Amino acid sequence: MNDDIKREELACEHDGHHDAAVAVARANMPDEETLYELADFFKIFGDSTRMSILFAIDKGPMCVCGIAELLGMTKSAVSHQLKILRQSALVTYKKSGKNVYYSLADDHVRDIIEKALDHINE
Amino acid sequence: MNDDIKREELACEHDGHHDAAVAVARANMPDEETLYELADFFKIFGDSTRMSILFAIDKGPMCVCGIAELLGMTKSAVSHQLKILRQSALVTYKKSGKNVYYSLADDHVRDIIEKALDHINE
DNA sequence: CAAACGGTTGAACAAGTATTCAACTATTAT
DNA sequence: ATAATAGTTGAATACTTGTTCAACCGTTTG
Repeated sequence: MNDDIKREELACEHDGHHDAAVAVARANMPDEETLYELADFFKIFGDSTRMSILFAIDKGPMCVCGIAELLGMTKSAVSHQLKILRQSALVTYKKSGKNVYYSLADDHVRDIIEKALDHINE
Repeated sequence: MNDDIKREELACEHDGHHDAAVAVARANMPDEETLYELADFFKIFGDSTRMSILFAIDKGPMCVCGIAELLGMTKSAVSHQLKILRQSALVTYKKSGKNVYYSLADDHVRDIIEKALDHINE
């Protein structure tokens, strides 16, 4: 039966009486939705363009073309990434005439990047 | 000239006297290498499988087949992701007989995930 | 109003990546 | 030694995703 093959693939010999480790780990697992939300959240930071944008607006609001100039990218490319940052509520924006000024949504973003910097610098 | 086209794409009208914002932002930008390191670091967390693995070994060491059973995945798939986690120094491992037990490398990982959870739960 | 600029958007393309599959190593048990 | 199990690995495939390109909207200026 196909199911047998699958079990063989998935499990190991000591399946069932897998010491307490698996049970403990299972009890500690967040629900699947939380797992996906976490991964999706980190995914946002996992791109150097978006990371650059976050630093660009760290010290104050910047318009799209300002960011584009700073990063040496097209407005289109920047706008696409800003859309993702907007949808994740990591940035806010304010229209002013022809320009749209983007800012960091809150200090949470700074905290997380800070922690990551700590890790990178040992 | 091609350069003209590129400038037009990249810059905006008030190029050059772009108020102080761009200058300030530029001074605040980390070097490119740091930017890539940061993005690469977050990229590791940006996958639900790897995130699951990190939670699986959060409460104690687990062998590959234990993780595979817990997550309902093949050992191969888990092993591939563990390799990435190993290369990023987020996990450590210890061989014992036929098994290889993986653990979180340090509390730094827990800190960062904790912060992310805070953000997700508003 | 028309032209120009800042910005956004969808489709297409290119590049990256996670899972599967099959083959392989190493350790343990028969 | 042989068989079986835990784990790793490389190649292939399928999926995701970032950038480009072209067209578009809204605001401002001539």
